[in-house]
Amino acid sequence: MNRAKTTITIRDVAQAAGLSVSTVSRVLNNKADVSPQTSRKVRQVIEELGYTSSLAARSMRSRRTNVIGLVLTNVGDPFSVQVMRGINQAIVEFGYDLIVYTGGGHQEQSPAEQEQRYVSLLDSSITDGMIVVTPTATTFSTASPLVVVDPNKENPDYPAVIADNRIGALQAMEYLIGLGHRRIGFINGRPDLQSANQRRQGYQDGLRQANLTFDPELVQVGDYSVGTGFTSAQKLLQLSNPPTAIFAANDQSAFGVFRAAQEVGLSIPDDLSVVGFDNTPEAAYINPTLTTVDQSVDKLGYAATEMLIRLIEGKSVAGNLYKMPTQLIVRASCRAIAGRVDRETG
Amino acid sequence: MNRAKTTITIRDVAQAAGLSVSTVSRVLNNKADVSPQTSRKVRQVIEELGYTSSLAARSMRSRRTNVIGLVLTNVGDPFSVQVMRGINQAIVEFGYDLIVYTGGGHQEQSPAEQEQRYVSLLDSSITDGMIVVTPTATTFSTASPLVVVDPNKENPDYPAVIADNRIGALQAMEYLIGLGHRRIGFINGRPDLQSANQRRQGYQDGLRQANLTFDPELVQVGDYSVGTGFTSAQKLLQLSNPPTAIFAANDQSAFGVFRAAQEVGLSIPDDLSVVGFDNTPEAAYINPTLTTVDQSVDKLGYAATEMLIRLIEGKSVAGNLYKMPTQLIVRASCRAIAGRVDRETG
DNA sequence: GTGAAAGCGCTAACAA
DNA sequence: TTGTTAGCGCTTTCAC
Repeated sequence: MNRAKTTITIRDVAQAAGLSVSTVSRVLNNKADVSPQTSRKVRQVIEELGYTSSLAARSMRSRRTNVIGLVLTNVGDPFSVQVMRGINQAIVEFGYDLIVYTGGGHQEQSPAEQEQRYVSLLDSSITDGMIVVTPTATTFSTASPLVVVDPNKENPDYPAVIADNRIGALQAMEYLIGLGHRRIGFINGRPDLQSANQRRQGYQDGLRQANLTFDPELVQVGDYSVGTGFTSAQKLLQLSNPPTAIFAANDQSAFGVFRAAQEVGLSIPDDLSVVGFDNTPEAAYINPTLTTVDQSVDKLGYAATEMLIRLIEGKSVAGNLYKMPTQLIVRASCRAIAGRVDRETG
Repeated sequence: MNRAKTTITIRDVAQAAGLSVSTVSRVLNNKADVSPQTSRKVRQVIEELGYTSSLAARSMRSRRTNVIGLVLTNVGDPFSVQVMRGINQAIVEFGYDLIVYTGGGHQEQSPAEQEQRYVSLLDSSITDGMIVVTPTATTFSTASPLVVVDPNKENPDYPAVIADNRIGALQAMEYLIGLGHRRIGFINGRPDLQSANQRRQGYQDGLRQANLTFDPELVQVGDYSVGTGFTSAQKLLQLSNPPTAIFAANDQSAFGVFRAAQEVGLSIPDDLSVVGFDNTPEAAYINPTLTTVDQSVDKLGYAATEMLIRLIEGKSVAGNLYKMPTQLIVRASCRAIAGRVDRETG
């Protein structure tokens, strides 16, 4: 494995082995009709020369590259990173390679345009199929399979993987209501994503189920970021009749709530209960630890990869939508409301 | 932006515009000698057809792709992710695109082999240059520029970006010793990396500077992971004369120490002081918050990208090694040793 | 200012 | 079993 001054090609290998280029190619692709000696000879030369086939040339010629593409607009987001980890695990198991295209190449483009550009760029150029996470774009130009993680509400036509968000949100609401909370604030996620709408639906269903009236002033529209979580919480806490609990549509927003509470000297969970969604690693670290809805984000990535590979290999997928079950993870960010007895705590 | 059934090529554009393929190519590459009308016409057709040039074909023909490759063996590692964020920021600013090659495509290969495979795969196929983070491999076969973040001790010949680890470790040691600690355990990082060795050097220098004797039983060899941090801490805490403080070579190891302490009912910082290294986002979240040495991990990525781009563009780089200054971030995981008054040596 | 033609490294017919 | 040939989509001489 020495440093080559110049790229060595399949031709160099063929020459060194005294064979034709096509024979070397056959060995490379494990074709059946190559004699063992030839094969051995070729492999040896490849080893000696430190040859690796050019992805560009390979993918230009044949449709299969054994590479899966991942388009990620926001690397800063723990959700995306966690999805990526799940995907990574899957590609290891299935013997694929992964190329991640991370956003931001061209500032003048909108996120949607960037996504579309990346998809076009990777599509059939280099990858056998791709996964797009929480897309802003609603359509993509691609000939190869594409799977979406947490789809936009406008693109239900692509095969997708999503958590059972409504149920998850309902679990969170039942928990808070069970603790005696009646005024529960809600910080919505990116309204263009299905997940956000489903969580909001779960919030409303939770209220209805407990015969609580829906108060629009308790709902703030965020975008799944710490920043909007912070400002939304500020607004909620400044209400003349502020909520005793806040259900944030994801952990990032919940962290924003933590910050807002700290700023006005409110203690969590004593003065304010908080529930998040996602169960990102940070949720278990933060102080107090965050009660949140687990949606197995890495499994989301894993499932998307599995689905995509089936598609690539021409197999059928059971339904166009994979729904991941959710589970409430109770930690330390909530408390039964003061002056209330519900199941008698402490 | 509709879904194309089949990939549209430069030929389709040429045909639709009633021009030759080469003219379209010229427009694509902003060549000078194209008439404004022609250029406008071509761009319009491109827009209409939703054409994107094939990365594969483009990179096969010309050396420049405007894409930077990143090889990341361990996506699970917050350090790597943070480096990636810094790189991402840089590529946005400099107008490049980023492709991340994340490890694990082939289980039968060692990490080093995988790294080498990825480098060869991306090199000159697709990218103009690449960045490798905490490599296990010591040499790479590539014709295009390559920059290493946190180099292996065996490959100082590649341009690299690294923190001033010895100084950073020294800062941590001075702090602990200032708090009165005399028996300070050390959990080493991956011994094949320069960073780990430099931190260990700082540990020893810190002891020497305070006239403390170096006790080999206080040093455990880890690999920068939570797991070895945990087992190393267990060993240290089981010593007949256990340390009152542990300096872990990175935050991940420190988190392992937290877990080990919790398991034996030791309270941090009351019973045991802990210092980490890296200042990953989790360090600010964990309870108690972790005192750690900041090495601006994202800036490490940013600096590596800057360096690489200079190399790609044929400019010179000032020295082959960029050293990032470090800074101790004091949080809540350390305490002055009980019954002791600071500055007293006894 | 534009087109024709060659060729980047590779795979896949088709021959031999 | 192996070699020959064409061509993937693109850029780049070299003509015109």
